[in-house]
Amino acid sequence: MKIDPGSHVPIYLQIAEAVRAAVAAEVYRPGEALPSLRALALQLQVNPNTVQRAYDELEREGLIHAQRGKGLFVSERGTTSAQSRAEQTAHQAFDKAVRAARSAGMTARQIRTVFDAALGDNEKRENPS
Amino acid sequence: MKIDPGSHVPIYLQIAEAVRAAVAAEVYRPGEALPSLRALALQLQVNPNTVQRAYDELEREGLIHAQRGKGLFVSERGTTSAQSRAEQTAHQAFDKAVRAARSAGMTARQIRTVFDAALGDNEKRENPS
DNA sequence: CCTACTGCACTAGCTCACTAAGTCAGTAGT
DNA sequence: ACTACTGACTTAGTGAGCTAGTGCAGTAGG
Repeated sequence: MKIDPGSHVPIYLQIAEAVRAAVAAEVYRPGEALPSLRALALQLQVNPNTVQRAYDELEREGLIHAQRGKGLFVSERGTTSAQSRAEQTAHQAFDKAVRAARSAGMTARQIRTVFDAALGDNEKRENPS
Repeated sequence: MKIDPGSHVPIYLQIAEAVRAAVAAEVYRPGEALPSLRALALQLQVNPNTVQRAYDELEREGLIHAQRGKGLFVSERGTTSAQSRAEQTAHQAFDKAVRAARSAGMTARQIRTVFDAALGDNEKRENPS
């Protein structure tokens, strides 16, 4: 897990995102324990409170749950929650993008063209003639 | 022109966006004078500095140019600049959305479905069978 | 018990974005 | 010249967000 202290993105959000991705990728599975606040804080060279804030975020999302004195554990539906949440984020991002394009006076056809261009960078397949 | 002081979006950005839209819609045409700092500040009930910051933003984008003692004027290429800038913003928004979807592990087909759903709210036409 | 771990809560400080007040400088009509 | 407008600049205050320091409370093993 890597953190960029020079980024404009707050540390706790970077941590939350990294853990979320790890849960989605099943690096940590439901029921398993996550690194403790202090352990992760030591590893990342940040304050334990910063790590806790990241974990708070994930707990609010239902990905993990904390047990005082014992540790932090991935929730039963943690893996699927992480994945569906990521999809929801993507959905919101598209909503925002469409609104931006609409306010620019672009037609649906033009918007579709821009979308295709954005998607094209990674596509290369999936569209057999 | 309307400003929402309760919004989490800074006032100066709201003003900049409103003026940008007005220029793109040719409410103000190239060569025409824009409302003065103090006039617009009085109308919107904000500090002239806040309006100036908005105008600074637009000047940096090349939409308008200021003449000390005379006023602010829409640049020659102001209209097209405003439009192309809006398109560029839309493009960046789609890039970001696609990256978010990719990091969620979504396939190109799934991404396309989400995009169609986001676009669908305003479409209703333009796709004659 | 006692020790060493765990998460939790309270507080403080620090930075930075935003907004505002006031002043300086250029333009133009009278 | 004078006056009334224009934008440009300096400075200051305010508030929110982020991070860290410190101590408390629960758990478990020796």
